[in-house]
Formats: sequence, C-alpha cells, structure tokens
Amino acid sequence: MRTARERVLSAALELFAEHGVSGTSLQMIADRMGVTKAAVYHQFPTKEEIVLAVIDPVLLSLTPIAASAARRRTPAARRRYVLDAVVDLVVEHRRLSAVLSFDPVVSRLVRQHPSMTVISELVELLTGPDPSPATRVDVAMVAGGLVMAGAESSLSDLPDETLKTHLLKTSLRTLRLNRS
Amino acid sequence: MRTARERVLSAALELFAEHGVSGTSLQMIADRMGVTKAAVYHQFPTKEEIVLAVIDPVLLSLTPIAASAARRRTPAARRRYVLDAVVDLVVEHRRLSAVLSFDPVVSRLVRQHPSMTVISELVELLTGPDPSPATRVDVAMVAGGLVMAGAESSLSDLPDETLKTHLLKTSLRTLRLNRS
DNA sequence: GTCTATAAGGGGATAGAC
DNA sequence: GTCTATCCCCTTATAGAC
Repeated sequence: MRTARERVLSAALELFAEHGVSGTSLQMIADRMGVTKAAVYHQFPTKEEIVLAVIDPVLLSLTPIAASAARRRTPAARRRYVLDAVVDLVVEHRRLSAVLSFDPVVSRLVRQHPSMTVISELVELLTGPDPSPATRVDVAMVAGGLVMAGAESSLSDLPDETLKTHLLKTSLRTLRLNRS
Repeated sequence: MRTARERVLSAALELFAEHGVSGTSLQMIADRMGVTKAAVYHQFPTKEEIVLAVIDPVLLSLTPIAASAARRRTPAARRRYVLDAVVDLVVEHRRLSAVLSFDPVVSRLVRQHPSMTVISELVELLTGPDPSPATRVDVAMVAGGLVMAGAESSLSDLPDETLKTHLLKTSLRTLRLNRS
C-alpha cells in the first residue's frame, strides 16, 4: 500500500492538472482521498509544501541531464543528448508537464528553486552560444511544443513510445538537426 | 478616456496573465483600478462575465479565419492561410495567448463557448482529413509552440514583425510545408 | 460610477481527542 | 493517521446611499 504522503501527492497532482494550483483547495484534495483536511495537514505543514513536493522530483531530474550533456564532446552531441532526455522526461510525465510549465503559482516557486539555473543551462545547450533570433524562436517553439504535446488530450491515445519517437523526429526537424 | 468597462477588462487581463484566473480576486482588480469591488460589480454581474468578456473577442476572431480558409481552393493554400492568420493572432496578443490557452478556468469556459467548434475546424484544416499520428504530433507541437513562443518572456525583445517572420518559417519547416 | 456596509460561504491553518 | 471543532481571513456577491 502507498503511504499517506504519496496518496496526497497523487491526488494533488491530478487536481492541480485539472483545476490549477489556485483552483485546488485542501478540501478538494482531502475529499478525493476520502479523508478530512486535518489528515492532509498531518502530512504537509502548508499547501505550498505540497506543491513543492510535487514539482521537486522533476526539477531535480534536470540536473543530471545537464551534467551528462556537458560531458559530450561536440555541440551536436550535447544538443542531441539534451533533446533525447527532455523528450523522455516530458513523455514520462505527460499530463504533469503542462501544470509544471504554465501554472502561475508553480512558475513562481520554480523561479525561486535551486534547480532554476539548470533550465537556462539546458536552453543554452540547445541554442549554443550567442544564438540568433531565428535560433531562439526555434528553441522556444520546440520547448513549448514538447510540453504542450505531452499534455495534449487529443494525443492521449498514442502510447508513450510512439509519442516519444514522433516528438523527437519533429523536434530535430524544427531545430534543423535532421542530418547531424 | 477609456470607459470603466474597458479599464476593468484591461486590469483583469494583466492580473489573469500574472496570477491566473483563480489566483485573481475582484479585490485585486479593484485595487489595480484604484476603486472598490462594488464599482467593478457595477460593470459586470459576476467574475465569470469578466473572464468571458476578456476571451470573447479572441474566440470570435477565429470564425472569420476558418471561413476565409475554407474558400481557398487547395489544401496547401488552406493550410498556409490558417498558419498565417494564427501566427498573426498569437503575435498580436503575445502574453495573453498563454493565459487564454492554459488557464483551467478559461479552458472550461472555452469548451462551452459557441466558437469552440471553430478550433477543431482550424486544427482539421492544418492536419487534413484522417491524419497520421506523425501529423497529429506535428500540428500539436506547432500549436503549442506558437502559443508558448508568443508568451515567452525571453523573446519579448523581438519586435512583432521579426517574431512573426520567424514563427511562420519555423512552423512551415515543422509541418514539412517548406516547398509548397 | 462610485461608495460603505454587510451577508454568506470557503479558504488555509491549528488544537486536541482517539 | 485520522478525526471533530474551531479560528480568522478573504472571497464572491448584494443593498442602498451619494
């Protein structure tokens, strides 16, 4: 059986995805678990701690990606590695990714998070140094597209592996990395 | 001078973009306008009416796009027309587009909106009939990428025309419409 | 158009029993 | 780990004066 703590996070995640963080009350989380608010407060001292506990593992998983990428020898190999890893991450989390990316409450917490700098690192690994406006737009569209496509309900019929393959192919084409 | 009604919508839009709809109270809107809540209620009977008044013009502007596109003769011309128009729309609204697209409250209202079917029409104009998984992923990534890139703060230094040009070029490449 | 005042309800959060 | 009960604040919304 999952721990009470895990059940809170699971219920919270579903509700955050559906209603956003601000649109989700502790009462709603408790109701979905079939317990009272007080039981939820026994696991987490504040609502903010619940949000942090939901996003933490994803943000922490970004650090090893940047570290591994930095060890590759060529810029092309680094780009390719980051892209592969980000596609994996987005598909692994699918519904969650959109919440993490767009919820205003989450955004504010992410901005203050220790892992925040890693995100800029990953973007820079993709753009290369001193990128042109064209390249910056390309990377922004891929980043946004990956997150959106992962969350897109009309694609929920596609199995993870199929989605991964297509997302990677489309991203490579968008970034003009087809032949590298 | 702008009407009180317009000032409400302008204040609401900024706050929705920053905090989301659920994270924005009527008190915050009133404070930003320098009036009291009751003054806001004099313009709109409910908070939901404010949200609707914010999104209505954008949704209504989708209908003529689909209509004009349908009059083009070839599928390629229709795709190209939709893409041009959507890029224009996204750039025209930039920050707003992300709120409109991802806020859970807005999404629920959009789903019930008369213009809702137009969105599926536009997607179908882009995918063509009976699209493959690959094509569906392509279109989902472009749609998400356009909205995200429009809202991306790191691209806010790019002037509208520059952004438009790059978004269109990148979208065409992603959709493999380079040579059509 | 804007105000004060107020109602009714829900939000986050705490105390203490079991 | 979960409960009941409660506190205080903020929320949406309304009534009526200016």
